[in-house]
Amino acid sequence: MTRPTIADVARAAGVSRGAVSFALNNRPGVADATRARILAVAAELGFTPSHRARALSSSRALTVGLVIARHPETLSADPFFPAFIAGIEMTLAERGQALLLQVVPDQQSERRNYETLAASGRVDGVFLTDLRVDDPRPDLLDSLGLPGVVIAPAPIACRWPVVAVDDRPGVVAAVEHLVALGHRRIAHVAGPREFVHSRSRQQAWADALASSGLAESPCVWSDFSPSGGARATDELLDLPEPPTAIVYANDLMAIAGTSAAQARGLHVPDDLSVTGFDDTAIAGYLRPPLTTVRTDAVAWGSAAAECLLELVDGGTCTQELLPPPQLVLRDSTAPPRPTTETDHA
Amino acid sequence: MTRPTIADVARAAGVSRGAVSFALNNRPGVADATRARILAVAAELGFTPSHRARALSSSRALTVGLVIARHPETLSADPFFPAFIAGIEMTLAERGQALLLQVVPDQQSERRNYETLAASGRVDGVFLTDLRVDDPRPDLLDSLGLPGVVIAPAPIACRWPVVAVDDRPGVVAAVEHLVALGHRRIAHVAGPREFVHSRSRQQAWADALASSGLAESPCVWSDFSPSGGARATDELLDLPEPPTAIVYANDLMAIAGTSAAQARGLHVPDDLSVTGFDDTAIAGYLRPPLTTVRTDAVAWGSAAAECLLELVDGGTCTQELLPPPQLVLRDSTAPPRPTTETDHA
DNA sequence: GCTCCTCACTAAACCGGTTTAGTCGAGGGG
DNA sequence: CCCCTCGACTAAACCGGTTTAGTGAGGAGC
Repeated sequence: MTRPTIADVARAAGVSRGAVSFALNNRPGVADATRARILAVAAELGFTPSHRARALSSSRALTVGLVIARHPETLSADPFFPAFIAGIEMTLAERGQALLLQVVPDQQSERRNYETLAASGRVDGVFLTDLRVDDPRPDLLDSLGLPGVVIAPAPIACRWPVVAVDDRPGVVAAVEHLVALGHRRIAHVAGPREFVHSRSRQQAWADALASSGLAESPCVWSDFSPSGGARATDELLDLPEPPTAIVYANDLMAIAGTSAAQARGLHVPDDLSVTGFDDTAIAGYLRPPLTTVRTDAVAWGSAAAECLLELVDGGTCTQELLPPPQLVLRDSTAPPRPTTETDHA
Repeated sequence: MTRPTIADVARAAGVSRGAVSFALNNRPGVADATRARILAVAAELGFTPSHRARALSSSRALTVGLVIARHPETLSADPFFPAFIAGIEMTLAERGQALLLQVVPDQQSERRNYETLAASGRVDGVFLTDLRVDDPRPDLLDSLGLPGVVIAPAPIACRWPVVAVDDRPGVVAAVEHLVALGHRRIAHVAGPREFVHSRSRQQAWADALASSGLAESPCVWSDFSPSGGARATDELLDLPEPPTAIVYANDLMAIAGTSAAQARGLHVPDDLSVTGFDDTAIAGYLRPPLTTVRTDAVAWGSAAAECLLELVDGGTCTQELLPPPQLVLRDSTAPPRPTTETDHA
């Protein structure tokens, strides 16, 4: 009971294999009546073209790749990738394309993954996520002749198309919200320095402070993990002049930081206001519910896939900027407690 | 600058294409000296076999599939899949196989996904996760002739190999821990009734209560989501005789439930003990740190992949039972407050 | 010296589509 | 009436591997 091939359809319809191929792919050169008959026969036989054969003969993999370089543990807690992948899928599924996923524990082995994907022709193109400062991958793809789409936190100059969500307005909104509440010392707990999106958020925080006319506040570079967030928070609260508010680069660190502050007997938000980034599913169900920045990773994935398919087809998708993330106000932010010593301007 | 094909290698080595194929695949019929020469030439030319051609000629996709039927939102918060996928990858990568991932929003469209995967020959086999009661998929795979490996919470009778982690001991340990602390009314907030793993955990909770000689305690069927967990908790705490401890079927509901209890002015763990399931990354960084059950999804994915590859190769991987999950004691559990009215035995 | 066998290797079929070159018949123009 | 064009369709090459049938050389056996 083997699957019917195009030859079976051709025989049953009384035409050649080529004619069937033309008919199925909506190409000219087949009379309408014949086309209808071929389609009917194909449907009747339950014919589905062999993906393998089509990939070989058309010299396309009909597949795109996503290589994630993360430890399983940190990957597991990250809300971005599942949503991003779901978005990618929404677009791919419509076009009969599929997503090939690879997870590598570190950046060392990453390079070989891309090389193998390219050399064996398993994919027609790839997504470049977690873009790093001086990332070698754009150049690598270039030398491999493998099309890529860069996922970045802001429009940047790059040889490859960039699909960006500018996360800066979200961070700026968080800082401005805190400033409006009366905060003067607004610290930042950032992600790893190597990631472009860590830098982007950190820069947005610094810029927002500056444009509010506030002095520089402390910033701790951390690692997006709960333990890192807790450590960074302790570090900030141990300062001689601790901040009254902390803007975290993601929810996970914000949640752990909140707990760290509470463990010291501080009340959030009265003694310390905190904001996150991501709007994780639990963010609204914590004590206190977390004020954070919501990103639409699904739409991002969908747009990125759209762009990559366009690129793979030889089109030109150069740059795309999606709507900025939104600040979600909840209860982890409040006016600072009145200080005993008043600041003298 | 097109990639070298097997013909290029054959020409450069002065042999036929067949000889190159034999040499590269370590098959007998090639003299050692010739084999060495062919390998050297292949390496020098930077030859990598075309995955497309190999897939077509060997009638194997060299790819396995994972179809996830979940809304992007609930998927995003779930710690299981990223870790599970990372585990799958660890095994697949060693064998030159790859993972094809599909995300569908609901179970309706799920069926067609499997049919298309099978008919187009994109994958050699699939993983069956989120097994449901009376799940139609094992039969579906059978009729499609597509090998599958079932991921289940306990060894079950099934036409396909089952790779199981029995989560019951973890739940039982949680209940016994609470009983040992002195709790008598230990409620359960379960996942959706349709999932086998929801039922399994619910059953384990009920069994553990029974074997501790405790009366039946209330159980609320929920949906694994934070909002569902909060609702279920409110429902339980509104009972005339509310529980002093709640065993949740996952961390997400436990976290939201904790907040819901705290919002009523209850102290966790003094007024209410809670336990989770999963040991999410943030579990240890909450107030209070969450007592939960830790599962090793990475190892699970790795074992499942091992089994599926074996099955695809025509081997027989029948049943595999991985080590049970472990209870992780933190601070969300404590002895119940002494009641005003003493229970009279 | 002959057959027989084994080993190393080649030639060619094959997987199942796509695509190009080429054939055939009908219709139009001169 | 012939030539030309054009649309519809066929035959065959092609993608790049794997695999099978077949070939020739060399050694063993008698």
